[in-house]
Amino acid sequence: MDTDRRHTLEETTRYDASEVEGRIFASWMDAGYFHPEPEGTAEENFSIAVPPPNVTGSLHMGHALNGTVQDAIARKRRMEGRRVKWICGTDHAGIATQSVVEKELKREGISRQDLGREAFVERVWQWREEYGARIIGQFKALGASLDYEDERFTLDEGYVKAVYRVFAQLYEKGYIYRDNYLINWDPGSRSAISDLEVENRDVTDTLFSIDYPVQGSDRVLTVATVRPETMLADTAVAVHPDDDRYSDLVGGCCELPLVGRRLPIIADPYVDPEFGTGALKITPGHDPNDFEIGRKHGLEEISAIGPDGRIIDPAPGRFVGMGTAEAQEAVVAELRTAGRISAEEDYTHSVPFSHRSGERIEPLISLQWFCAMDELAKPAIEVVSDDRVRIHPERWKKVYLDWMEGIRPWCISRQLWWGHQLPVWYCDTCEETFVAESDPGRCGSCDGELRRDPDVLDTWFSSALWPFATLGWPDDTPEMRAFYPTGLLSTARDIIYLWVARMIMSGLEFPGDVPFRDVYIHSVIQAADGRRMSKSLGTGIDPLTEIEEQGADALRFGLLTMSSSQDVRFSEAKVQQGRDLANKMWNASRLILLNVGDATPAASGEAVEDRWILSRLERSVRTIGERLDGYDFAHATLELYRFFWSELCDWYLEIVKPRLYAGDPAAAGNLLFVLERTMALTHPMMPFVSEEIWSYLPNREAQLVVSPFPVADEQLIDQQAEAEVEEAIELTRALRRWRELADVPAAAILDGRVGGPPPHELVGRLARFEFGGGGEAIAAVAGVEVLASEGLDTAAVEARLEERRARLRSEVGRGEKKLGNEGFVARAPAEVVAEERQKLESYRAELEELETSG
RNA sequence: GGGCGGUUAGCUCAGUUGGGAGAGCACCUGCCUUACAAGCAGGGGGUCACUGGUUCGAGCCCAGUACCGCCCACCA
Repeated sequence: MDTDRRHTLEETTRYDASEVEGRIFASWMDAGYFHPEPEGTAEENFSIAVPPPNVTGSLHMGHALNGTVQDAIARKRRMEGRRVKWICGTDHAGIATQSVVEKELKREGISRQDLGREAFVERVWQWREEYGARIIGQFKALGASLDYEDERFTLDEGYVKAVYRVFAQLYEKGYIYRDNYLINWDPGSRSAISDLEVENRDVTDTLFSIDYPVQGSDRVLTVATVRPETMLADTAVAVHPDDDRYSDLVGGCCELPLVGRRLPIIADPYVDPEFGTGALKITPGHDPNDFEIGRKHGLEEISAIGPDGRIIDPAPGRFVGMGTAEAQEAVVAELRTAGRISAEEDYTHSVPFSHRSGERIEPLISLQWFCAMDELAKPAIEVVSDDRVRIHPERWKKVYLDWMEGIRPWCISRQLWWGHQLPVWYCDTCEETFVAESDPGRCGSCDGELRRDPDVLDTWFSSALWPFATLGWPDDTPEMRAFYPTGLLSTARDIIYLWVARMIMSGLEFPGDVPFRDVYIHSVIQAADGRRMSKSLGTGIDPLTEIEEQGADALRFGLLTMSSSQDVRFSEAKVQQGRDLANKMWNASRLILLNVGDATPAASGEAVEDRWILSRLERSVRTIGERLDGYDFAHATLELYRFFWSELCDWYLEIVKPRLYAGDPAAAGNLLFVLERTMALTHPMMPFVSEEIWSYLPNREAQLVVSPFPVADEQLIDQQAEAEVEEAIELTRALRRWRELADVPAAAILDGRVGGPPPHELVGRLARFEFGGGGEAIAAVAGVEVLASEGLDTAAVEARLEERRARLRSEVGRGEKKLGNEGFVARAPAEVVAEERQKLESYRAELEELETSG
C-alpha cells in the first residue's frame, strides 16, 4: 500500500459515500464491465430487461427498490462468471408524456393544436431528451450496472420497426381489427383508453326513478338511473323474463319521455328483479352492459353524447351542446315538470375514472382498433401453469392465470399525437384499408391517394415487445441469440396485466419463446404514514436525496431490508442502518488493513477463533447465496448485517486484536481472507463500499465487480470450533451480566476459579476476570466461582444470587412439570424430550451450586 | 359481490417442517477501552387482533369474527 493510501486509511474515520461512489462508478464505466459483447447463448448468459421508466419525470422510490433488486441479481450473476446484459432504456409513455408536455404548453398559454402535430411531437422529443438523461443519471447514482452503452427507447428507429412488424402480422392473422364498439372514452385526454387504464371509485350520485308510460295502457314502467341525461339515447326497456309483474308487457312498447321515441320492452336475464322496480332502461350507446344487451337483442345504438362530452344531434335540439352535468339538470327539470320523476335517493356505486387524467370515463361507441386476445393468451397461460415462467411470490401466479382466463379484446388505438402512429392507410376513393410496415405510397387497387390513420398505439402495445425489440428483433441479431430469453423480470404488481402478461403473449407469438424465466413481484413502498408515496400527496421521498445524504449503499441496504412479500412502509431508520453498516465495514477494514503488515489473505485457521469465524462465514456465504437466489433480499441483507456486525466485529475482531497487534501472521492472513470474502459477499447488495475496501486489499488482480462471488466451502465448517467459541462467548456474556447486576466497577478485574480446564483466553480478557487465584468464593456464575476481592459489594452480589436462584427454581419447576406430563414424554419426539431432560439437569446442577456457595 | 394480503415490543418489521417470542430503531444504565460515539458493554419492554377447535404442546394448523390494505367484478 502506498503512503497516500495508508494515510487516507489512517485519517478517514468515517466512511464518506459521497466521495467514494462517483469515483468507483466511473471506474466501472471506464472499464466497460457493464457492456457485454453479444457472444454465447442465452442459456449460458444472463440478461434482464429493465422495466423502462416513463420519461414523464424522475425515478421514485419504487424504481430505486426495483433497480436495487435487479442490480443485486445482475451483479451476483456477473460475479458468478456469466456474461450479463442488463438492458437499459426508457418508455415514451404515450398519454402520460403527452399530457405533461401539454401542461407545460398550457403554462405558456398555447395548446398542442396551436403548434400542430409535427411541432408538438418535436417538442415532446425535447422533453424526452431532458428527462431520459435525468433518469439514466439516477440509475447510475444508485449504482445500477445497466448496459448504458446500448440505451434503448420505445420510439427509436429499430423499435418502431418491431412495432410495425407485430402490428402487421397480427392484422394478417386477423387478430387486429377495426370495429365500432363501446369503449372507455377519457374526456381528459380526449382518447379511448383500455379497460386496464380505468380505475373504479365509489361515488355517491342521485338515483332517479323515472316513469316511462307504457303505450296502449295507463301503466308506467319505472326505471332507475344515476345518469338521467343518458335517457336521450335509450332504445329499450328491459325486465327479467321470469318477472310476472311485467310478462304481459314484454313485446310491447313504452314511450321515452321528453323524446317521444318508442322503446321496445324486452326480456333479458341480466335484469335483477329485486333491484328497484325490476325495470331497466337500456342505453346501448353509453353503458357497457346495455351495449351487450343491445347487441344481443339487435337494438338500435344511439349516441347522444359526443367525444367532447357534450350532447349531440340525435338528442332533441334544445339539449344539444350542453355538457353532461348541464344536460342532467335540464333533463331532470323537464321530467319534474312533466311529473315523471317518482323518487330520488342518494346512491353510492362504483364509477369508472381515467387512471391518467382522473376524469370520469364516458362510455361511447366509437370506431377503434382492437386486438383479439384469446389465441394469444392460450400459450401464455400454459407457460405459467407449467412453470416455464415462474412467478415469485407464487401467489401472483393465480392472479395472472385468473385474469388471462377471462381476457377480453384490447382497444389499442389512441387519439393522441405522441406514440407509434398506426401503420394503417385508407384509400378514400375505393375505401380500401392498407396495413404495411412502411408507407405504401398510393392505393394498390385504384392508385388513389392514401390517407394515414392519425391515431397512435396504446403505449403498452410497444412495451409488450420490450424484451426482444430492445435486442434487435425482428432481425436475427447476435444480441437476440446471446440474450433472449432474458433471465429475470422484476416489477411491481400493478402492471402484471398491463405489461407482464402482454410480454409473455408477444414473446411466445413472435420470437417464439418466453421473454423471461422468472418474474419477481416486489413490494410496494409506502410512505412512512402508510399512504401511497406520491408527488401529488407530498408523501414522496426522492431516492436521489437519500443517496446524497446517506449514500447509495445505505439506500440499497435499506430498501432491500424493507422489501418483503407484502407492502411496506418506508423506513428512514433502515437506510441509516445501511449507512451504519457501510461505516462499520470501513472501520473494521481500517483496523485490519492498518495492522496486517505484508501478510496475504489465507484461511489459516490456526487458533480456534480463526476456525470459528471461518466456519461462521461459510454458513453466511451459503445462507446469503440462497436468499439472493430465492429473491429473499430482506433476509440476505439482514444475514449480512448480523454476520458482519455481531460475529465478525463484536467478537472475532475483539478476540483476535492482541494477536493482530503482536504481528501474528496467521491471524493477519485469516483476517484478510475473511475480509476479502466478506466484501465479495457484500458486493451485490452494497457495491460501492465493498469495491472501495477491496481496492485496499493486497494483490488485487481485478476489481471486485468482476471477481468471483463466494461459494460456500463446506470444508471450513467446523462444528467443534463453533461450539467451543460459542461456549466462551456465552460465558463471557454471563460474567458481564453478573458484573453489571452486581454493580461491580467497570474497570475492576475480578478473581475467578473454575473446576475444570480454564476457559478460553478471551473470557478473562473480555469479561475482565483473572482465573486461577485462591480464596473465598462468594458467588458462582455459570460454572465460575467469583472470589472475594476489594470493590465487591457483597450485598449486591447476594441480591444478584438470590435473583438467579429464584429464576432457576422456576425453571426447574417448569421442567419438572413438563417432564411429569405423561403425554409429553410419551408422544413428543425423543430428541425434544431428551433436550428437556438435559436442560432440567443443568438447571438443577447450577441451582445446587448456588445454594451451597451462597 | 368475489379474491388476495395483513393484524407479533413504543415504531418499522422477522419468525423455516408446531417444541421456552426475535432484529433494527426508540428507551434506561454505565463507558471518549488506541477500527468505528454513525461506537462499546449491559438492561427493561409482548394477553402474538378476538373466539372456538385439533394437539402432550399453537404466533405457526383448522373454523369463525373484527378491523386495515390491495386487486378483480356488468347489477341500473
